[in-house]
Amino acid sequence: MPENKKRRRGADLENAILTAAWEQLQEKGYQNATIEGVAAAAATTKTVLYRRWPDKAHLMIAALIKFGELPDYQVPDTGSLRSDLFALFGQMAAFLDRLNGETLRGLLADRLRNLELGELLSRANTTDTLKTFLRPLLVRAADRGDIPQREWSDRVINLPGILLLNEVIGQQTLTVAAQTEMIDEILLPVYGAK
Amino acid sequence: MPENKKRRRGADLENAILTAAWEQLQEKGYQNATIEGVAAAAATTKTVLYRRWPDKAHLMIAALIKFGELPDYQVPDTGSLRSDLFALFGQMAAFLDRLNGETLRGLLADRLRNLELGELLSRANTTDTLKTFLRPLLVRAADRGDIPQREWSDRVINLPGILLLNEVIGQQTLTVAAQTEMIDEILLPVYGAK
DNA sequence: AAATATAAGATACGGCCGTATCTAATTTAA
DNA sequence: TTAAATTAGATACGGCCGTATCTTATATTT
Repeated sequence: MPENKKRRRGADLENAILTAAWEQLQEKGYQNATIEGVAAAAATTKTVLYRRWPDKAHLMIAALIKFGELPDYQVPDTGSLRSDLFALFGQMAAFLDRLNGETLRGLLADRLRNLELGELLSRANTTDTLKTFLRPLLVRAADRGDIPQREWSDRVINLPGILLLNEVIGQQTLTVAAQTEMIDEILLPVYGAK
Repeated sequence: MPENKKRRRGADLENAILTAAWEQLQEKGYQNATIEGVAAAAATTKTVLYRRWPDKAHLMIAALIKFGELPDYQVPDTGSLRSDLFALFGQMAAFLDRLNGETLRGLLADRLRNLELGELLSRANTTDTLKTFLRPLLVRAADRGDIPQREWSDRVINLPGILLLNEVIGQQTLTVAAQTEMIDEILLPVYGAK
């Protein structure tokens, strides 16, 4: 048999690494996955990984983007702002469920350490994805007369994401009761629902 | 001169360590401070520290509690809910300012990793301290007729803390403009101010 | 096809973590 | 005052991080 001296390169190699990273993430969780472990699983070495990603967070986010089935929210139009928000939260909850909780915490922790990482994360993250289509949702509600029409500040647009994230981090879970409270006691009043 | 063979023990030693920890925290910041560094600065060894605190976060929080001049909020009574909230935010901002930002992020990151650490942190932390006296503040506002009287859920009570934390983490700072937005666009509507 | 450039793979390093083990100083109990 | 129990201090370990260096396979250029 021919001794295998083939070297993978470029995209080939990168795919193998990301696949390994994704597997490690599933098997061991974020905290226990190591760069060296991923390298070994991909039958290569650290050096190669560090040439591509600066640290675990970036590597794992890359894997997450490739294999994580990031949410592709359907902007709900259910007839009322309240039920739209419920639909939205439901979708976000489903996404976060798939994310193991531990992984989410690990990523956020690393995000806090670095801070620069923030933007990168946000692509995979609910918080900012959210706002691109929360605004139309509010516009619709205003057109319908559910709430007054006005300019919504970024802070107010991001509020659902903040609440959600806070909930998932603090508690391990996102119950319907919690969603209800967030919507009825906070979001609807803020958006000016009567 | 007598060769110093004295060994510090118990509280004595512990004070020396916490003092060193506090100094290291100031000098290097949370991330760059190391357990071994603190041990060296206190002229002892890791082993001794690990007997007392399970990790850097616990050690630093202990130092913080001892030397950090944790906030002793004066419940403000300025005549209106809005100005009370401003006074409150001002106090919290002052506290957070002293905390270097970097330290806060480091601690929160570690908190996310562990999670159990949460309660411990909360003693030093604004978020929960907050709620013990936000409630009376709201009651006063209700008595005054600023807002309707009702039962306020924990979630709603913690909201200022969440907003604040989020702001400090995401941005590096807490501007007056941000405070104003949080109060006028979120908190006052949530509490039902007309 | 040969020369050159690029990037993979192997290895080693210093830094810090958290743990384990051993010794000797200091307390406390007898 | 002596014996026993604590616990400080010293050292060493394996694990992982992130970096640097070197060699060698593969692409690219000429």
